[in-house]
Formats: sequence, C-alpha cells, structure tokens
Amino acid sequence: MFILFASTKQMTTANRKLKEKEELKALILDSAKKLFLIKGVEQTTIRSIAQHIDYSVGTVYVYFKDKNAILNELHIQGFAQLSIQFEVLRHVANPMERLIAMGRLYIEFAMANPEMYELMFTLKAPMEALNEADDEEWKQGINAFTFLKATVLECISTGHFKGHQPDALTFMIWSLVHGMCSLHISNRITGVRLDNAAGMVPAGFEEFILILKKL
Amino acid sequence: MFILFASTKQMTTANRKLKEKEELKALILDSAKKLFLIKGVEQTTIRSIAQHIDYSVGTVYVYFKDKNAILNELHIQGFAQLSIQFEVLRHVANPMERLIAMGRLYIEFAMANPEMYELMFTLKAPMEALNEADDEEWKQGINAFTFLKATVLECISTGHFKGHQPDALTFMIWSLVHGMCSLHISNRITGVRLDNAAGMVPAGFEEFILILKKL
DNA sequence: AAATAAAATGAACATTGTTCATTAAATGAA
DNA sequence: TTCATTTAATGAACAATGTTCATTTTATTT
Repeated sequence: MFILFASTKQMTTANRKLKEKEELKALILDSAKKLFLIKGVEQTTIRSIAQHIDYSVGTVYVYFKDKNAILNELHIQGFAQLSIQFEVLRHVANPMERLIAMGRLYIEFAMANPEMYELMFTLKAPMEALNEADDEEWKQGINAFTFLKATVLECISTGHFKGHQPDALTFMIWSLVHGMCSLHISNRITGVRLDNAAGMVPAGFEEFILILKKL
Repeated sequence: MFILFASTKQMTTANRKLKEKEELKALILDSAKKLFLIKGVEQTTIRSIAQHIDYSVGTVYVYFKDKNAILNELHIQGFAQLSIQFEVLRHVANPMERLIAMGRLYIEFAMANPEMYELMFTLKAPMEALNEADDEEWKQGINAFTFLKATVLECISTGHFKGHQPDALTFMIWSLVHGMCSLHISNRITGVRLDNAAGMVPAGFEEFILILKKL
C-alpha cells in the first residue's frame, strides 16, 4: 500500500489526520474501558460507548471492525498494565523471592482489576479473535508465561524443584494463582461460605508459599 | 397454598397433570442441555430450544421464569452428575489416595463436560440467581467443598499437611485443579504455545501430586 | 469555487430475551 | 352430552443489542 504526497503541506495534513484518527481511536478505547470497568463487558454496549464520547454508533464501527476488536485492544492494554506492574520484579535477584513476589503482584492485579482480568484470562472472545487472524498469536500471554517460566528455571538452577518438569511445573504454578483469582471473581468463594472471601485468596497463596519454600 | 379435591378422580387427574408438567419441564431441560453442550450457553436461544421440542417460545416461559432459571437447573444437574462420579471415592479408604483420586475425577469431569463445568464454576449468572432468591444458598458448591475439606482434614489427622490451615489449604487445592481446568477451557494453554494442551492438565496435576506426597 | 476525497451519520436490519392478550384444550358440573 | 370454567399453549409484539451501509457532512485539493 503506497501513499504518495505531492508536497510537504499535503504530507503534514495527512500526518495530522493520522494523528487525529489515532486520537479518536484512543478516545473510543478509553471510553469503552471506563464503561466496562463499571458496567462489565456484556453491559457495555456500542451505543453507550458512542454516547459517552458524543459520536454516532456508526463512527465506532469506522474505527473498529466490531465489539470484539475493541475487547481485543483492551485485552492488550491489560497485559501492558500487568507487565508494568511486573517491572519491579527485575530488581528481585533471588529467583525464589521473585517467584513469590510475582504471584503476589498477579493476585493484586486480578483483585484490583477483575473485569480486566476476566478479559485477559477467562473470556473466550479474545482468543477466538486471535484464531481468526491466523498469523496472529497470543504474544501477551506467551510473554507473561515465558517470564514466569524463566523464573522457575532459575529456581531450578539454584537447586529448587528437584525432580520436576519445568513446563508442567510452571503451568501448575500459574494455574494455582489463576484458579484462586478466578474463583474469587466468579463469586465461588463467597458461594461456598468461606468467610473473608477477599482474604481467602492471599491466605491460600500463603499456604502455597509454605509448600514452595520446602521444595 | 392449598389444593382441595372433591373426589378421587379429580385427584388422579391432578396428579397426572402434575406429572405431565414435570415431564415437559424435563423435556425442555434436556433439550436445553443438549443444545448448549453443542452450541454453548450463549448460542443456545430460547427459540432454538422451543423449536427443538416443537413447542412455542411462550411455552418455555410458562415453565421457566427466564433463561437463567434454565441455566440454574442445569447447574444443579451438573453437580448431581459430578457427585455421582465422586461416588467411587467412598471406597478409597486412604485419605491421601482419595484426595488424589478426587482431583483426577474432577479434571476428568471438566475435560469431558467443559460447557457444564463453565456453568458450574465460571459463569456468574447462576451465582447471581442465588443471590436474588435470598433464602437460597449454593448448596451444591458447599457440598462439594465440604467433601473436599473433610478429606483434607482426614489427611491432616493421619499426619499430613503439618503446619497448614485446613480452610486455606483446601481452597488452595481446589484452586489449583480449577485453575488448570479453567485455563484449558478458556483456551489459554494453547494460546501460550504449550503443546499437548489436553495433556498439560494431567501433567500439571502430576507435578502437584509429587509435591503433595512429600507433605 | 468547484471537484474530490474522507469522515461521520443514523436509519434500518437481524437476532436476541421477554411479555401478554388471545386462542385452544382439558376439565368438571349440570 | 353440553357448556362454563379453568388450565395450557401460542405467537405477535416489544425493547435492547450488534451491525451495516446509503446518505450527508466536512475537509482537502485543484
């Protein structure tokens, strides 16, 4: 795809337009994010997004193929956010400590941003969207998992987790933390009459830490 | 609510009508279950259910308040099914073995009935329906959790899990198994490029067993 | 200023869950 | 059997939603 400019002036207006398009796209995304953090994904309609930014319904569809495309971008934003929170882990030299700190941060993120967490790790739509665009893969997820796995491998190389398979063990650790967050978000903890539902997740993680430290 | 019968004949016809109502209700449920095991919960419409059993849309609403009421009944059926699969555990005397066997059965159930599993442990609708009917609680979930906890307690009383809190530990174990199933069902395992996605869940559980046996 | 291109619009459509006045069927009394 | 009454079933109609697209508006270029 080629765009030819006859003059500098044309180029700058084209650049401005590009910028404006980016801005409106970002505006739609911000609005969508804000709304579904309050109302939830299902309750956030294209109409409500449009209304919120004083544009028509059709305009939203000029900038996004469909609702899933919006969810997809927010899904990516969520991983960017988590990745930023993970930054501090770079300063934790001891891999075992880092592993535990990572778990804590993961849980913190999930509890603070349940809707975002669901979008990232539970809802099927984002994964299906990836399958459709066939050269696309779930880079965000792969990155996060790779980071976790690298830490597990470091733990192994410092003498921990003897006799364990790295892949399966990494997956198991992820599952444990995800499972707690998932059960919390889907209201199964209160459902099962465990008091202090919010406190149960850290408590469960503490049990796991006790176990980890022995390995 | 009182129903008075003037004769035996009236009583029997009334009984027959009750039975017929039950049957049609069950027919709707069966159809709904069949459809959403194939199409998924969202894709199963009231119209498709009605069409499938050659009744009108309105009839479905005579027998069920709304779509959530149908999901709710299926939710209960799912727990009944899981509970039946758990029956064999009664014959496992050793609590540690029973705990492990329970995990395997849980995983088996989730992998074999992913849609049902989602309904039971992920979808929010059934929990919200419980909140509305205020004297109702999540009996199925409580039962299953209590069963798990009892086994954990037995393990403790036979010398395992020293220094652990029963509630938190039970929740942690549940979370681990649930997390693996949940990540599998939401396609996050394939997403993260772990080959043999279906095999990764048992593999992860094997890692956990290794750990458990040391405790 | 006119022609062209780009962007925004909102009416219209299809699909959903849901309601409810109407119709049909079954029942019980006379 | 007949007919009034109760019960069950119906499907047209409504509101809400995602989505499309011919039309209008705005911006840009000539």
